[in-house]
Order: sequence, then C-alpha cells, then structure tokens
Amino acid sequence: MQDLIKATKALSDETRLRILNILLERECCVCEVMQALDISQSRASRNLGILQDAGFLTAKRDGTWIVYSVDWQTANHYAASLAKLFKSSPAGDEVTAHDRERLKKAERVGPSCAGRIRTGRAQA
Amino acid sequence: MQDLIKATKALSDETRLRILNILLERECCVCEVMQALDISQSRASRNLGILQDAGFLTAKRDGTWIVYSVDWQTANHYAASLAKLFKSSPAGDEVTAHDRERLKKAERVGPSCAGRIRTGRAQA
DNA sequence: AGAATATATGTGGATATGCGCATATGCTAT
DNA sequence: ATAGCATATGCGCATATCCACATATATTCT
Repeated sequence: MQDLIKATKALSDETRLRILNILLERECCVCEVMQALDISQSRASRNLGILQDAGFLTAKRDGTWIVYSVDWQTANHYAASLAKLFKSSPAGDEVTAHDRERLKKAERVGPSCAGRIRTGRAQA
Repeated sequence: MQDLIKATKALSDETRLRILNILLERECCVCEVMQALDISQSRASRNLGILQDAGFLTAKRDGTWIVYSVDWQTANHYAASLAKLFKSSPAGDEVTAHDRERLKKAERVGPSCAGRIRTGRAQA
C-alpha cells in the first residue's frame, strides 16, 4: 500500500505532472526541465528527486549533467502503471502543451545561461 | 490535468485507500466504514466525501443511511482507471486484509452503537 | 411537533508540503 | 589546485492537509 501512496502522492502535484509530461517526450537534464517549465533550479531538482524516489524516474550522469528519464523497469510497479496511464491519456491541457513547445527549444546549457529563466522575484 | 491531480491526491492517503479497498468488496454506509476501519465518524465521513468529490464514489440515500459505492461511470475517467488499477493489483497489505475481515462483521447499525468504535482518546 | 439516529461540517491544532534563497557538492578543464 | 558550471540540499516561510471535538442537518418514528 505504501508504494501506491508514494506513487500517487508524487503525481498529485501540478509541477511534477508537468515534469512527467515532458519526460514522456524525451529524457532531460535538470536545466532543460527548468527551461521547458520555466521554473527555478531548486524547484526542478527537488521535484525530479521526488519523482525519482517514488519510482517514476531514473537518473544517469552525463558529464556535468544529470539526465532524468522515465523508468519503465521501476521496482514500484504502481509507478509504471500510473506513468503508462498518463501516457495513454495525456492531459489535453494548455499548460502541458506550452511546456512541450518550450521543450523543443530547450538546450543543455545550464541554469546560469539566464535571462530565459524567470526566477521567483523576476530576473535581475 | 486537474482531474488527474484531484484523483491522485484523493488516493494518496492511507485512510482513503483503505476505504476504497473495502468499497471494492461491497457498498457501505458510513457507519460500516467506521467499523471496518475502526475510525471515527467524522474521519470516515470526510474521507468518503473527498473520494466522492474526486469521482471515485457515488452516494445514494437509503432511509437514514447514506450508502457509498465505487462509481464506475464517473465523469473523472482518471478515477475509474485508478480504481481499476487498484482493484487489479490490490495491496497485499496486513492492514487492508484486517479491514476486509472486520467488514464481514460490520452491520448497518450506526455510530452510536458504540463500544466497538475506538475514538481518538479511547472509549468512555 | 419532538425524540432518536445517521451523516455532514465548522473549528482549532499538529504536522506535512511546496517554494525561494543561499549554500554545498560534484564534475570538468585549465 | 583552482575556477566554473550543473545539480543537490539546508533553511525558513506560507499554505495545505488531516484529525478530533463539538455541533448542525436530515430522516424516521411516535
């Protein structure tokens, strides 16, 4: 039961659903997630960590980058089922569509390549 | 997306998973849920309401009782999918098994038929 | 109408969650 | 070793969640 609680709790958040949405398109490093969703670095990192802990994602290192992708071989079979469900009936949402659009332009350039990332209190 | 958030949030709680677990066995009124899970009246009622609001349950009145059951025709198709998923791969849990045992002895007698319901600060 | 029963809900308190900010860690290249 | 970039994490704050308790609402029966 705890596996299911962990998986559903991880998915019951808009930020994390948006992340899963773009990772179903393709694997991403943290800075690409930041760009696609237009969110801060700590927010991206933390929510990626939560999704990983719940069994949705795996992370691999590629140089300085950490690349996250959907883990279809996860130990938490509930997570795989939920990811599958979401993939098969995606949110026809405006937000997620916008995220996917920005994802196309996202590059593996890192968070300090600022100007394009809007932080909490606007950009300096 | 909001439907999915609502559905997963509703399921990401042990009490509500336990409720769904017994309602997958058979429909129940509030007092039967109290008995099966050994929880307080307000706790049972509130969590039933949350599950209903998320689209998992329907309620029908039967005299003084309100009878809840799993809504397979729900407008929130995510809820139906999740309920189906849970039904097809139930938690082999000790807690849920115990709940199902108590459910067999649960009767439509109401919360005031006390002594068997352990309230928060023990029974008077 | 009034009493009794079943369920819903307002309220307050303890705990959990999500975020930004600042900083720490880890890798790479010089 | 040092610098620079990418990511992770400690911390504090605002808000959300969950519960018990008390009370309100709705139905039935007399």
